Amino acid sequence: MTHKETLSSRAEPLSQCGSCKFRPLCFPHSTTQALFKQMESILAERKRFSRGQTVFRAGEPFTSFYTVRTGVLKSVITSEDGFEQITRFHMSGDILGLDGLYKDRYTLTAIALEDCELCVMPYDKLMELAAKSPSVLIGLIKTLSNEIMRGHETVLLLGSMHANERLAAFLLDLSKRLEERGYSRTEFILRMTRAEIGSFLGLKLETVSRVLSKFAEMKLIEIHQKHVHILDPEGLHTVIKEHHAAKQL
Amino acid sequence: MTHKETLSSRAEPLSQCGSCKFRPLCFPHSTTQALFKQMESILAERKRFSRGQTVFRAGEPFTSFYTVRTGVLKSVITSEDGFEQITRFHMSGDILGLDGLYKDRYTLTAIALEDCELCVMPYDKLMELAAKSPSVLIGLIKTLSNEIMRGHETVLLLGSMHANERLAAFLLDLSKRLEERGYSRTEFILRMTRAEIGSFLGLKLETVSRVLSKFAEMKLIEIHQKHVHILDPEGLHTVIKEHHAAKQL
DNA sequence: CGGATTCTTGACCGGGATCAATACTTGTGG
DNA sequence: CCACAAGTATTGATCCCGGTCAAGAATCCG
Repeated sequence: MTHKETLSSRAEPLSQCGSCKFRPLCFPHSTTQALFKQMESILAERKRFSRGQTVFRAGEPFTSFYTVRTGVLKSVITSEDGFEQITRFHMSGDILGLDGLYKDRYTLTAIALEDCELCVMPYDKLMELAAKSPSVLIGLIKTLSNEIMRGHETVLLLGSMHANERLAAFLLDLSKRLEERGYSRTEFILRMTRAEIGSFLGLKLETVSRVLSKFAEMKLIEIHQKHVHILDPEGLHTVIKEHHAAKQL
Repeated sequence: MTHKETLSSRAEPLSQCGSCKFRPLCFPHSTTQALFKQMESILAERKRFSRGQTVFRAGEPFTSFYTVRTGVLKSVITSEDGFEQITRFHMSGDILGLDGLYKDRYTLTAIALEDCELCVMPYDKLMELAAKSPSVLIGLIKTLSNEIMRGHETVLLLGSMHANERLAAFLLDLSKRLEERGYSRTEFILRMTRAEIGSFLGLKLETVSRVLSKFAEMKLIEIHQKHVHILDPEGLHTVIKEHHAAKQL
């Protein structure tokens, strides 16, 4: 019995990144077969988190990156005085914990919004591998650089857009990311509450609700609770551009 | 004459990072002597930029990082529809161009706010060196991770703070960074206009001006044009905390 | 099924944007 | 070196978007 369990838990780590449909998202810059094999070997284990569970907490020692296999999560930043804000929603293929490198401690808290499965990528193992094949490091560097870019986009959103523009951008971004992952880009379920959307967009939950209702009136979307149907993506794009254009003058 | 020029331009590259007082800011994670020597050798040249000049433009091929020796610069993001926002002000020791790695193109535009001197750090040379000493890559990775963290702070600022809190945070951040660089933390010159501060903070220039005047009335600061004198740093901290605390309820 | 959470909608208010007029600075050419 | 133009800053008056407070409806979940 014990023997069997040991075997199966050993078998697990040698997992199937090769058949993982999120592989190109996990390692977009690791192109060679040999490298895949190596990466596979360091993905020690998978972990399941149920709704509301914390993957890691800000301040905890940084040990691993996590890549999302299934489910949606949020990253939360907490200011000195205890105020919380969501900085990002994560879905399959996203890598969590990139912020932990600098201080060897996580600076964000990652929480599952629904039942999730994550791959654990221990940092020390990754560095061992990196010592042998520098392309692993290059891949990591590109991933970090990408994260910096995404941050800039968020800054632009929060710094220059009004409530309806923010929500239009949010819906379109969500739509795009779902499509990239093989889901419908027009119909989907929101995994987060209005309050969480508001936290991410720098708005109050009432405003989120109101704007979504307005979009529904305008026939841009249909929305019932968490079920979203995007009727007019072009219209949503227009919402963003119109007002920005007005600002140019 | 030509000979002499060649000599001097060759001598220049072997520059004095060793005596550069911003060394610990440039390479905070490169601790060994040997490594400094190597880093020194790849800092090919210095470039001067006068006020308003562009260091690199979004979309241009990424070739080099730039580290600031003297002067202040801004990084600007441009949305698809041409709207511009400042994402960061840079001063001595800061590294520019970190966003360029992912797509091998700069995604921001860097512009000098006053006459500046920058060190050019060619990416290919850095990678050659990195192949030999992995600690260079580690240093780069930590720098990237740090940039991600700073981005999160900006997101928190834009997503959760009101005008007066933003300006208090802005002044305190500036004060801190100047002190780290050996300047006075209470008296300094703003190198950017009100409009630029507003762009960075997601506010209009009139609001920036009004809040600064209010701070002066409250005896938190003295301000005449671009000359700032911080009278009550604690008071500025209180401005931030008070309102955040109110939000908690 | 019942309590808790989440969502919607309304009424009101206030912070920051907008529009506008004036003052101050900086730089440039006569 | 002064004068004028262009850029920058201050301040006031007004408006509107989004926050706040509140009540009720829908949904989730044990």
